Amino acid sequence: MQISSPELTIAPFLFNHQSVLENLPPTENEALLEFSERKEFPNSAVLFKEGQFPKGAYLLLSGIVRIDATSPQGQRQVIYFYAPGDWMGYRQLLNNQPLPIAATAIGQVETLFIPAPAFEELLRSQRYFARNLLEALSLEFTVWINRLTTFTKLPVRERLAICLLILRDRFSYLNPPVKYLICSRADLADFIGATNETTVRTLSSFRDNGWLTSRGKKITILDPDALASLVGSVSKD
Amino acid sequence: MQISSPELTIAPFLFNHQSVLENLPPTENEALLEFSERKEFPNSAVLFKEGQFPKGAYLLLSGIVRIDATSPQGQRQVIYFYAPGDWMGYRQLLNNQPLPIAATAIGQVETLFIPAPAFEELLRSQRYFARNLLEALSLEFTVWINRLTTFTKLPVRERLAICLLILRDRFSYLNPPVKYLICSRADLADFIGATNETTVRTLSSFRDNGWLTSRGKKITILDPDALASLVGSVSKD
DNA sequence: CGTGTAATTGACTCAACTCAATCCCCGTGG
DNA sequence: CCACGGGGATTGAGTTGAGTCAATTACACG
Repeated sequence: MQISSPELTIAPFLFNHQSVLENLPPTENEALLEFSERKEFPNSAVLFKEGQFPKGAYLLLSGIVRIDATSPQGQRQVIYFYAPGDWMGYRQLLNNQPLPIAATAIGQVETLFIPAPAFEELLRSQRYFARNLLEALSLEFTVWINRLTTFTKLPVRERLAICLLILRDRFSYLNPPVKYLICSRADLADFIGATNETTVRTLSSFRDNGWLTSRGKKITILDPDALASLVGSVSKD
Repeated sequence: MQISSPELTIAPFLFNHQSVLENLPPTENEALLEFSERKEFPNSAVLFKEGQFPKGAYLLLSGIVRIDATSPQGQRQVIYFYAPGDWMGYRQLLNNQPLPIAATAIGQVETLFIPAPAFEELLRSQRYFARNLLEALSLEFTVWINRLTTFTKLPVRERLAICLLILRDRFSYLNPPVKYLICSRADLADFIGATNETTVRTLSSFRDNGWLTSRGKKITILDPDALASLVGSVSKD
C-alpha cells in the first residue's frame, strides 16, 4: 500500500513559519504592527545580499522569494523558496552574523519589514513571540535532515520531482493563483544540485511522460500525483 | 594564496552550542544545576531513539555522541557527532514532536540531563538561557547550508576528508586525549553519503598517500594538513 | 581457536557530468 | 509589425566517479 500525495511529498521539506504569529495575544500583535513597515519589491529585486549584516527581519506577505548561497568558488546553491507567512533574515539578527544567503524576489513581492532594533525590542518584551520563534527554529531541524537525506540518497529524477512539487505549492499562494510556475533551468538545477543539462534532460523525460508542459521558463504541472508517486515509490520496500 | 587548516576546514560544519551557557547570570546557572541530573552511558548505549517523544534535554559533558536518522526505507544517514558542550534532544522538547533522530554513545559518555518539565520551567523563567538557546539555534542555519553545499558539490574524496577532520576534532576532547579515532566504515559512509565500498577505497587511497593509518575501526590521522588542503584546494579558483 | 561481523578488493555497470553545438524564446529597435 | 541579437534551453557524444554484486580476508570476541 502506497500513500503519496503532492502535499505529503513536500511537507518534510517546508518550514512552518506561519506558527510564529499563532496564538499571539492581541497586545503582541499590535506591538508587531506598530513597529513594522510595509515594503514591496518588483520581480528580480534583491531583498538582501550574502555577506551583508541584516538590517531587519522580513515577513513575507505575498509573492515568492528565492534564497541562495554562493560558495567562494562561485558555486551557487538554491536553498529555499519562501511563501507568504514565512520569515526571512531574522536568524542572523539574533546572532549578529553576516547573512550567509541572498534573497531575490520571484515576481511581485510584498513584505512586512521589522527593523533590527524593533525586532530586538519585540523579542525582549513579547514573550509569546519569542517562544514561537524558538519553536519555528527548532522545527527547521527536521527539515534540514530531510533535505540532507534527499540529496544524499535520491537520484536526480526524484529530486527534480520534489522541487517541482514545492514550486507548484509556492506558486499556488499567488493572487490571482496561477496554473503554471516560472523558474529558470539554472534555478531548478541549483536547487536540486544537478547540472543544467541533466536537469533539462530529466525535465524533458517528464514532458514525454505527459506529466508537464513547458514553454521557456513557464512550466505547467499536469500530473502532480505522478510526480508524487515517483518520489513515493522510493518508499516502497 | 591558499589558506586551509584543519580547524578552518571543519568550522563551517560545527554547531556552537557552547554559547548557550555563556554569560549566564549566576542565578540562572544555579537554577540549571538544581534542575538537572547526571547521567552516564557506556559505549554503544542509546541515549534516545528515533520516533520517541523526548523526555528531556541532554548537555554532553564528556565523550562523543553519534546522531543518525533512518528513512522509512531503512536508509541511514549519520547527521552529526556531538562533542562536550553540545546540547541534544532539546529541539523537539520545544515543539512537542517525536525525535527525528537517534543518539548513540561512542565510547564512555557523561551528560547532564534536564527533564522536560524542568527545561520548560527554565525556559520560562530564565531569560538569558532562552535567549542563548535562540541564538544557538539560529547559528545552526549556516551549518546546514554548508552541509548541503558540501553534499551537493563536493566529490566523495573531499567529503571523507572533512569527515575525518571532524572526527579527529571530536576525539581530541576525550580525556585522556587519544591520537586516533574509532569509527566503523559504515558510520563514515553514512555520514558522507557514500557506499561502504567507495568509502573503503577512498580511505585506502588516503592510506597510500601516507595521510593516515588504520587497523580495524582505529584510524590514526598522520597528516591533517594534507586532508585540509585537499578540501581547501576546492577553493582555489 | 573457531566464527561471525566488518573490512577489503575486483570486475562490471550506469547515472550524471563535461564539452560542444544548435535551437528557441523574447525583448528591442527600425 | 517584423527582423535581429543575445541569453537561456535543448540535444548530442563521449567520459567518469561512484554504485552494485560477488568474493576474499582480517578482526574481535566468546
